[in-house]
Amino acid sequence: MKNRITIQDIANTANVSKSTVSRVLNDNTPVNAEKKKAVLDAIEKLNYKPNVFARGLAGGRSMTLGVVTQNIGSPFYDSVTQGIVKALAGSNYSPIFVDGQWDPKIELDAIRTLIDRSVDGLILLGGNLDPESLLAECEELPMIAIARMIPGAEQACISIDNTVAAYKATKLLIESGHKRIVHLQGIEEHADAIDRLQGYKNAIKEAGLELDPDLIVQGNFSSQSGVIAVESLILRNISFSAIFSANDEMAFGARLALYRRGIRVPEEVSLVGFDNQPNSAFMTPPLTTVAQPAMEMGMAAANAVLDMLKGKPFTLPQLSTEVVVRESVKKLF
Amino acid sequence: MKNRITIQDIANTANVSKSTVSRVLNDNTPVNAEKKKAVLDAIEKLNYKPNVFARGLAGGRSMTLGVVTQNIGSPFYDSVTQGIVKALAGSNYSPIFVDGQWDPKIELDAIRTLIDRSVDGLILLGGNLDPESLLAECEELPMIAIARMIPGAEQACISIDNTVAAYKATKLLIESGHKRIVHLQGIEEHADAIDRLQGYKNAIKEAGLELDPDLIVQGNFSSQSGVIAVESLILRNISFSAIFSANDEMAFGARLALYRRGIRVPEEVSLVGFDNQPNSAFMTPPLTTVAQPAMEMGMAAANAVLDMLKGKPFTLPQLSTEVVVRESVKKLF
DNA sequence: CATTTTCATGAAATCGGTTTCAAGAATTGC
DNA sequence: GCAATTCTTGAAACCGATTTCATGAAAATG
Repeated sequence: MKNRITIQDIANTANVSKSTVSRVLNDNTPVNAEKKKAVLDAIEKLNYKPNVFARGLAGGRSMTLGVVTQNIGSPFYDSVTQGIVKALAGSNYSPIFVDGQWDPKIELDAIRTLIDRSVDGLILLGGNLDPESLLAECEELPMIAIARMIPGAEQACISIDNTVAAYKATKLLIESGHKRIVHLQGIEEHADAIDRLQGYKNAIKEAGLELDPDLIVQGNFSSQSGVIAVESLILRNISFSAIFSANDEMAFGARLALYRRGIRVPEEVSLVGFDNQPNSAFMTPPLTTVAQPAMEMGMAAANAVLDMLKGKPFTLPQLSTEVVVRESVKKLF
Repeated sequence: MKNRITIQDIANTANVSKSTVSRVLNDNTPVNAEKKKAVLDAIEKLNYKPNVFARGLAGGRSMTLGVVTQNIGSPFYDSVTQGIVKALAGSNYSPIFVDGQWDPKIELDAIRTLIDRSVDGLILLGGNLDPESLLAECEELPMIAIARMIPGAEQACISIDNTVAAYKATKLLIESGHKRIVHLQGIEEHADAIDRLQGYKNAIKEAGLELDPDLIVQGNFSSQSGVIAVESLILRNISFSAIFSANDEMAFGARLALYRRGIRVPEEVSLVGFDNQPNSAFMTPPLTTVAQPAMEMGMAAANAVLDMLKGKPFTLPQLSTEVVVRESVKKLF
């Protein structure tokens, strides 16, 4: 705040010019070894920290990464966020978060706020702003999207294959002998929800089972919608022996609805979720679910942006899902 | 980034000087109404956005608030964070997050990172850096601490009274006829954990019940520690009819341990948590717990800092806790 | 050894705002 | 009606870095 050490102070104590100090700082031009040492010593001694604003103004770099989240507070997105923070901790970059609330208008505002703040890179976490507007805003800004596919920028998207993940989960139930498997669908327009539904359908069809539309019930990813879905199933007298929920939250809701009706899990109804959020291991019974490497996704995204910033080619790791088997599925034979 | 509109462009199209534009922008000096309009029109027309760095450099303000979190990923802290983001959304300030990981060393680093970035204000979320170092770092920076009491800066701390909240929770169990009530303690050195333990003790003593040290078992706020705690209780053959857990997470763990042993909740053991995290309403049975107004706390803190920044006196609302009664407690008579 | 090329370094311009200062215009007071 | 005061406004200094450019020294070349 007040009387901060500036680059000039360093220059004075090291007996060199500001320019030289700047060169040492950025390590982009050769500097005589002795002077370099003198500068580094002075920096150490005076505990100098470059002024972020002066740097940003002069250099055009802000040392800040913008992160657009959707609805902070959902376990999956929180884990991704944690991964981003973790990966950035070692670097000189700090993340700055803005929430898009799953609303394209707000998301657009959020992105603009970040660009106005001259972020050096962007990480998008979900969201559903249309690709044209999105890419128009970002232009040549280094950008990575997590858990979202952007046509026209596929190479910058890091996400799991929801279709095969859902297929695997459904198949687990089928292989356990279940024939009437309910799917609790996520938000209808949501890409992840669509893909997971598709995976479910693929597995059902492949097994030669009947694809009964009654067994697909619409939810919205919230626990409450899971309760309602199961209630409606019971009220409509639809029989089923297993439920594959598009996320863990809804599975929790389903489990509660079953509990209220005195239907035991997994003895009478088996349950599989999606996300492997921390609490699912402590559901009663512990929930079988498909694990997304959320934190890894966040770290990978952050590292990729960091690489882009350094001009290095970036690689997005191949992230795979895994169904983690716990105790909520019963083998029927 | 490229060819951005500057204050000079506005000055030119409005036929005034840079200074006048700046005055209109900051609204701190009277400006002729016509010119003011001309400037505002030009801003509108050219879609001008002030450069954050130039502003920060010249004015010393960064329009950024630093938030030090501990362990992003815990539901309580996530909600607080959400409140902060929400409250800041309308203002011109953006939050920037750094994680302290409940480690005083890392926390100190985190605060320094933020100060180096010239944040205009600070919000501390938990943490356990010693007050002297903390206050020394922050100096006259507007600061609010959430869920943490800082001796020497009490008026800037926003938190609930954990002791009375825990007292109320324990009392609920006592009034339901429970006599042997276990307390699952949080991290030993953690202020919240200490206060909650105290509240438990107060209620037990007040009711004239025996304060059996065997009934107080050490946990660390994680679900897993809840499992272990209950296991150890059972292994040691300690009898009890109720558990008051210092947070919901541990309550989940406890519930699972009970389930594994075939002990029914609430028929055989009643359970009360603390935090009212979103999932607790979907535990089986839904968990009775004490609600902290987490999001409100975040919003209040952000608004207070905003007020301090404006030079206005700030007020921290009186936040109260409430035990939300669900289905995990059985009346014994 | 003279000449060209390379290299390290400091001076100065620059980034885009805010704020001080001084000057001219407008208002007030006697 | 003239001096004194207040208002509005533009010019210029400043914030603290980066980067271009020029210069003199050192190294390479023939």
